[in-house]
Amino acid sequence: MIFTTKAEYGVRLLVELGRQSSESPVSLKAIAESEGLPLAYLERIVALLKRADLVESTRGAHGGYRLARSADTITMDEAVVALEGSVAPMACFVDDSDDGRVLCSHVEDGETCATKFLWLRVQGGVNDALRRTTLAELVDFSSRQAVPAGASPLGAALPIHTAA
Amino acid sequence: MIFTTKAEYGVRLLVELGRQSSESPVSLKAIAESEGLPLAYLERIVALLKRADLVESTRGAHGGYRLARSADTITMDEAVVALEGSVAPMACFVDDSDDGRVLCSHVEDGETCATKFLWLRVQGGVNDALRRTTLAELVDFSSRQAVPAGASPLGAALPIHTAA
DNA sequence: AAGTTTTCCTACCGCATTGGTAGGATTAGG
DNA sequence: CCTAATCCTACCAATGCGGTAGGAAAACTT
Repeated sequence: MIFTTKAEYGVRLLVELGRQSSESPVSLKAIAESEGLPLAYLERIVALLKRADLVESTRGAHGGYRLARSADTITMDEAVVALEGSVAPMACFVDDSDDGRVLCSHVEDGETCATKFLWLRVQGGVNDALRRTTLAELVDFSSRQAVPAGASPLGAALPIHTAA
Repeated sequence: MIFTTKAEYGVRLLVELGRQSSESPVSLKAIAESEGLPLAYLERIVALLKRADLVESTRGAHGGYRLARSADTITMDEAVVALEGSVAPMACFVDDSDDGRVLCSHVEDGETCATKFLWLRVQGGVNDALRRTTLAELVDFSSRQAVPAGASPLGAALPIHTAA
């Protein structure tokens, strides 16, 4: 159960675009160099973000990318779905209702097996965490890191472990 | 972001062992046939569960597997770790502190980048969901499914999608 | 009219992992 | 002994992932 680096790069890309959210677009080359990421790969990743309307592009010289909306209206839920496909803890969770055929043995006439019960719960946890995190929050966090005045911003961000 | 079917089979195996939690062990062959799962593959999976001390085995004829502890002391957190390795949303989260070298660019002198901030949050959500689900609960749920009296036990488990 | 900078698109490659099989050891019961 | 079971290892095909290569097409610059 792991996130791909595709998702990592994608989020870093979004954060970087969010930081320099002036009107002028930012070229991938600039981001690739400043972050030390492979440009060609980033191109393919940003294509996913564009397809999901999270990012706009301007072609040609002095072109580049910028956020399609303001950072506080972009949830990480959207970002991860755009980058990795649907956040489904099992392959059969992906919607194949057009087919009508149930590919897995989890569902039998509307019933739910114990495994699916668990997976749904996990999926809920993931989606919840992703949906309540906006890009604006990440951009903000990223900026605060440069100035280490705010002692431990992780404390507020992770009240999950402490609860249990 | 997906669970492997290895994890699915493993959990189904545990549930099945939990249901027939008499003293007599259950053979994999019996489970494989009743669940329609490939026996040879199950053998490899149950080995993971045994290595994690979730399951005990008796060899020879009339042998088989049984839970090493009572089902209400086994959390899905343990099960998934045993089956899939550590639940880490990024490859670099796995503990390689013995090496000393930081394999990813997320950590720089104790600082945390925005990406890791997000991943930690997600990981918290997953771990939380897994840790608060015991095998006993799944076994119980699985038994209740046979008798569809309890209308929708999922309602409590999935208040997430409806919110948005 | 070049030439340059960018986005865009597609194909390819090596590698790791996954789901699954095969074949055989070892242990215990009948 | 034979059989039923756990164990163990090697192997296989398929998939996906991270990454590269080689261009087009679009827009700005000179």
